[in-house]
Amino acid sequence: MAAVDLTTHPGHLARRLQQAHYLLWNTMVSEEITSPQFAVLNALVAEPGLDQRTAGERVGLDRSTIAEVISRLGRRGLVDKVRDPQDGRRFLLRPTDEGVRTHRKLTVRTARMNQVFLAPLTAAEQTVFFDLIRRVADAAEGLRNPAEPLVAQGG
Amino acid sequence: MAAVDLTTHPGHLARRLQQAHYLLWNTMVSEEITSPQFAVLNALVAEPGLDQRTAGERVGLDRSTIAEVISRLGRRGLVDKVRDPQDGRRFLLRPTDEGVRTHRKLTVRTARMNQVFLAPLTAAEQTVFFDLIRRVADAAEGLRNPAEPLVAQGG
DNA sequence: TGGGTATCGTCAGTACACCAACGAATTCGA
DNA sequence: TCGAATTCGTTGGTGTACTGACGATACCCA
Repeated sequence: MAAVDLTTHPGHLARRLQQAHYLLWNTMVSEEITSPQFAVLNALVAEPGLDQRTAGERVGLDRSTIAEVISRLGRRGLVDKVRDPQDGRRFLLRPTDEGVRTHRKLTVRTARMNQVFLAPLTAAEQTVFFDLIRRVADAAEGLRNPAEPLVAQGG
Repeated sequence: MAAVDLTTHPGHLARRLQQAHYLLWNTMVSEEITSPQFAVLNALVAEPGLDQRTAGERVGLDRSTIAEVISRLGRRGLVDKVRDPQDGRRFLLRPTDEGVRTHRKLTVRTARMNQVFLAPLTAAEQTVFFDLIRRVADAAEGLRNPAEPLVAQGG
């Protein structure tokens, strides 16, 4: 009888939210390209020539995961990957023509899906929704990434 | 230049939120037991004797995933699994004594973690946060689970 | 200029999370 | 009562997502 109510647990809610989104994406956007793949493609359309690590940072994926996503995008012919002649450790990534076309097509569908997904909320609530989630996620990421210790007093 | 701003995409935010939660869970709650495992354990403490499918429904996991989670909980000796003598298709699940103890311990830590996780929000904002996410997730799950078609007119 | 350090990408291991297909058990219907 | 349809759990396949360890490359500095 000591069980807790999971509907007040942000982690559980986040998981359910993500799964619900996954299902809707699959039916309304694409069964081939996943949401993380689209995010990476989007980052490369915005900034062609990113290396893997930076691309991962842009969308919030670690080095291992971005490598797998890039590999799948490459397999589909949506992204090109070439060694950086200036720095042999890096791979430079850029979308292919096909990748740009796919990105354009999915952008339209994603916008439609987001409308359906957020339909339960008023426009004002949607703004709050984004703001609250972003603040919580940013703060939690900040706990992991000490970024600027500023004064870094105490210990 | 046709790239979109992902900070207004609920799917992307949901993923980031979940990852941020995952990291905090790992450092503040447990490196052994994951958040989904705790959710399942919690469901079994609340309702001992659930079968796998129903347990999965309680926490929002499909049959394949709940099977793996149960297998890990069983391997750790936290959950017992016996065939239902009334219905040979089912396995009845209940937490072991060790499982109950672990659940109790993690409940305390989880509460602490949630406080840290939600610290960027005021108490009022936290309420809104839960409400908005729950409404969006419920609605999206409803799209997949026609549950009660009621009148089901049109097509 | 050579060696220590840092960075990039990869690989192995673990854990969700979905779908589709399958066998076993049960239930429903003719 | 016997066969069809349903339900439960498993299996195989794909795709995130993290950690830790590793080799290759680059950088920094004595």
